[in-house]
Amino acid sequence: MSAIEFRDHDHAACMRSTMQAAEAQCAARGLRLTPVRRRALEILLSEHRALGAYDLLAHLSAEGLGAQPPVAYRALDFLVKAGLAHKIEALNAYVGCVHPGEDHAPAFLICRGCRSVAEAETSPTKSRLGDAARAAGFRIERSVVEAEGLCPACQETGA
Amino acid sequence: MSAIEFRDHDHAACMRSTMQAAEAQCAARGLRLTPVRRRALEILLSEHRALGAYDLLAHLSAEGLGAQPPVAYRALDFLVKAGLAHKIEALNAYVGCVHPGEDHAPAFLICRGCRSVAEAETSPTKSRLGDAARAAGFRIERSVVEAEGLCPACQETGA
DNA sequence: TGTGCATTGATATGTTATAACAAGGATGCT
DNA sequence: AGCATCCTTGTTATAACATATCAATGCACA
Ligand SMILES: [Zn+2]
Ligand SMILES: [Zn+2]
Ligand SMILES: [Zn+2]
Ligand SMILES: [Zn+2]
Repeated sequence: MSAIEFRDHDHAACMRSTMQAAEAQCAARGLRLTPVRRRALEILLSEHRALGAYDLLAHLSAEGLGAQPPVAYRALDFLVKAGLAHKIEALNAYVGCVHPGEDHAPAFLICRGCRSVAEAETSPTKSRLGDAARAAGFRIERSVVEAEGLCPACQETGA
Repeated sequence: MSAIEFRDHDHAACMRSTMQAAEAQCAARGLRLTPVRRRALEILLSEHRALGAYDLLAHLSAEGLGAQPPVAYRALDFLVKAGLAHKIEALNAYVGCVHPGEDHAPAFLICRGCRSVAEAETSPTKSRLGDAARAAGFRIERSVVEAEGLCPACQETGA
């Protein structure tokens, strides 16, 4: 059941169902998935990889959807706030969420070989860091959990 | 015993002992803690706060230790690789390590009010993310664990 | 139909980080 | 001491990531 991102799968179906879930989310919450935003999400989802804002912008501008940085950043802002995409802090890059809507505290496995990203779950309060926070009287609002390394495919090729 | 960074403490002594440990580390491992690097570490340690590379550069250049970005980035590179400082990915900023030498996988509590940072321990392999990695055949090389929120002091003032 | 608000277009700028190459200085060997 | 080597620093330039600002457009709802 885990880390579909690193496994062979019917990605066309994967994308279709994710986009459907995203649209459902937006409809349910009164958010407007405009053409630029929709296309940005599709681009982010087209591979399970992290994409820089300017990479996204290049795709968008090639399709006539805007050529200036704010176009990309605004779309990314919307998607991240809506929970349809995530920012990978360790890469300053962005990835489409594979299960939008489900309210989740994501954790990521990031391959340094191919930049593929798999999304897992984390539970900030139950972790060791959560214990430290409680002991220190620190109130956690957001957590970043990212692991860099090599995915199965890149372990074989790169060793 | 935990999160000295958020508590009142004799910080002068705190710094002295940390710098001593850092020097011992460098001596033991044949690393050269040159004047720029030493001063950079002192600056990072002077408060338990994350400092941007350009903030550090401003301090250094005010003291005549170099005025161009590479000066700061090279010092930071050295300190991070030597385990004497850590990068806070969520802030693109850097913080001095409070227990240099001890080989550790750090996790951070980051106050969004005052940018204070407390260092805790994490155990990548034993976490839920570690389970996900094993299940996916992913080999973790480095982990980023950061929690943003409010420290005790900022909870009182800011609410 | 008009008012307000979210979205987009466009220009400019701010912030973070690295490439590339020349010069200086420590270390170790003969 | 002379020399080679390697690490470190100086300097210029540029790349990569991100936001401020203001004008224009379009949709939503009274
Ligand atoms: Zn897929
Ligand atoms: Zn997600
Ligand atoms: Zn201290
Ligand atoms: Zn604080």
